[in-house]
Amino acid sequence: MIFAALADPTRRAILARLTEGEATVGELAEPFDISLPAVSRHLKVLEAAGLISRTRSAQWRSSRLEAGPLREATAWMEDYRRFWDESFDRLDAHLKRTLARNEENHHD
Amino acid sequence: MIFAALADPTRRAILARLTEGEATVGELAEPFDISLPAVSRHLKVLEAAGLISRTRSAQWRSSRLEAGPLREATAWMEDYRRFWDESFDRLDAHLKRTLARNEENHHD
DNA sequence: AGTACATTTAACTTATTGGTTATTTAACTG
DNA sequence: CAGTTAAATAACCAATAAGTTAAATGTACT
Repeated sequence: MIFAALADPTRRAILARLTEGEATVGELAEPFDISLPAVSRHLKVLEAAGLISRTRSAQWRSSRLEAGPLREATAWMEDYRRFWDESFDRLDAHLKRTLARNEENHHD
Repeated sequence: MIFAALADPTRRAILARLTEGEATVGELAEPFDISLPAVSRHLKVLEAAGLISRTRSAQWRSSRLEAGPLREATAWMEDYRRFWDESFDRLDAHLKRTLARNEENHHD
């Protein structure tokens, strides 16, 4: 559920905005060129994923970032860390070989 | 793109399987109750996201885990770490309060 | 050359997603 | 209480995703 919530760029932008503090739906919608209901539904998705919580006060609903699911997501990715180090090593080796070959060829 | 690729549970299971080493499409498909073409397309999505690379040899295509994009994804999430600590603190405080209240009520 | 095998591509179906506008809900305000 | 404001919901539409079966591709085997 969390990855699906993060898959949309508008939702990621909303999360980024919320790092600066709570905001109302209207405020969150402002930078985007989409309708308010569209934003409202993005917020619903984020809330369902546990990435935001909302409080109502008068006619404003304030959204607040809840990063817990991100912690879980990184925990899941941790299992792959050893592989990305390895991938990097392989990439690194590859780049070095390529570079060396270039040096040989047109040794200017 | 990476988050969308990770959003599907079948694809995450495929990645998990690949931590045990390279595998052919048939081998990857085996644990799932879906058709081979379906698996083939999941692999295409993973490849497009840079999460696997593939080598052809005879009639088998072997898939290998490429964890680089996961590194980038965690890097992106790093920006939110301060918030999840904070969320945790808040959750923790909440749990402690709740626990204390329970202790009071039915102090068994 | 002909067949078998592993995989991909094509064509199609169904469900989900992300957007729209119009309507409804809820709370404040004069 | 009527009107305004903020947001959510409803009803709808187009695009995408995930699955299917059937056909095509590419390589190996005899």
